Amino acid sequence: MDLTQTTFPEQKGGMSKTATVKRPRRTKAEQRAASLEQILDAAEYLFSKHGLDGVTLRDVAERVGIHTTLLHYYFKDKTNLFEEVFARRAPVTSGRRMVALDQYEASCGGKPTVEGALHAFLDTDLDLYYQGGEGMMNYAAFGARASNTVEGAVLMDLHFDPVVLKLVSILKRALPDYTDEDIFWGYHFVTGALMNTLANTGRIDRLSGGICRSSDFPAVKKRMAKFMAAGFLALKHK
Amino acid sequence: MDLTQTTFPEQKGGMSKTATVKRPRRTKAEQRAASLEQILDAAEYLFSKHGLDGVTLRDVAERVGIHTTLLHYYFKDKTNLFEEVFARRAPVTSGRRMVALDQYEASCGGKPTVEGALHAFLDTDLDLYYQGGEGMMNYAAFGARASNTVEGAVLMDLHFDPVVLKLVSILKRALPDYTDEDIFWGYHFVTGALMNTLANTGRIDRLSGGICRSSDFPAVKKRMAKFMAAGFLALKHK
DNA sequence: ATTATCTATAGATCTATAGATAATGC
DNA sequence: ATTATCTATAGATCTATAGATAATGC
Repeated sequence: MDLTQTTFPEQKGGMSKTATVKRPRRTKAEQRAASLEQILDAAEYLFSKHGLDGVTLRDVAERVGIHTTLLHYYFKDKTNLFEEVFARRAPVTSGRRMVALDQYEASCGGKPTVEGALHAFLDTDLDLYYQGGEGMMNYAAFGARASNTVEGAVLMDLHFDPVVLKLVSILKRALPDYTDEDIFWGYHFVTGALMNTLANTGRIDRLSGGICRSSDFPAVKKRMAKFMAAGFLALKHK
Repeated sequence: MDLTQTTFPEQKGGMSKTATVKRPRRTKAEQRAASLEQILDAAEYLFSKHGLDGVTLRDVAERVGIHTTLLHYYFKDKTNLFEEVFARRAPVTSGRRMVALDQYEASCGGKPTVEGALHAFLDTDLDLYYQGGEGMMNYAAFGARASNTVEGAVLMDLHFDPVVLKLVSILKRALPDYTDEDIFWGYHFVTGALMNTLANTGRIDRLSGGICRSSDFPAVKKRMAKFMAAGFLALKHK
């Protein structure tokens, strides 16, 4: 089966019958890229719903429409596939937030505020997921699910420590009389609330009787930076 | 094998050799209770580390020192075992917080505050886990891990909606001009931060270079209600 | 007489590898 | 000539059930 057929449907019926020279097929590099993308998409979706151990390689293969053994051709094993799903989009979210934090730092006239830093950090990410389509929403849930596990937390270290430490450094400048301990615990609260949002489980929908919706990231964005900034400020010691 | 032997070691060498009447063995009810407890303890530990699908019934049986098939005698299937682990301690945490909220309501002179309600809700729970020994800490991580999954969120609905709605009702009285939407989103942030704490993954330890420790619930207790209360107050509309 | 525990086992599934075939590359 | 994909299959596990044995109950 040629995976590119399903990936690029415009090729299906688009060729003129009178053409003497057939349109060239995908190069191997293109085929490889397309297959990898489809596999990662399917794995991302399934892992986000069921976790590493709740998904079999057969599940992934069936969703893509390939044989299970092809997964071993592209990935060492299931854990490696999971790590690659994590790694694929991590630079996107990390990079965008890093840029937003840099821009905020450059524009704040040397006087960063907690709320300003959190807007850059949080709003950027919430927008990315919400506006990035289904794949990004799946990645959000995938990462959130992983974040509450020990192995997932280690992947968080690997991919997100730089952005988070960048945020922390700005928070320290905004709160010069704070201890590092207070700032790290504050971040701990922020990321917990963020992960609970990204997990998108539907709980707040039912709890609130439909007033809130788990997938309503704009509603979270409207409140979160303000809420968390006030929390930080309340930790001030006498 | 008599499971009660390992559960109650005081019986092992405690009998006088001159006794003519042997000390009676455990009753069946006691044996059943002891076996159930050991199975639930082992399952709770393993599920907290690896999740529902990351644990096999053999893993649980081996940890207890029984045959896998005995698990089917006590539990319908693995999912049922998982649910029973969830259900065993849910009334403890729910009940204690309900009492704390009732007491706070009775003692606040009709003028509840957000911070007061959150202290009752959060501090009670953090104390319960931290002071409740290894089993309670395992349950905390077990529940937190479940909370970021769709199936786990449904169990949360089942067991914790009443306490949470009680908290929400007090918050509404403390914030009479707030919309329900703001209050529910505020709760959403609170529970995310709490779950991130209970998950106890070790991430904040590494991120902070050892300044904070994941298992330091007292440090969280010292900051959390104050932090979150200020967050709620910052959501006030003009 | 009833309940707790174990033995034996069926049937399904899962991961991973070896090696064949089909497509592109040059 | 190389790379992408598939066929065939080994070996290990896993869940669940039927039925036997051992312990308590009365």
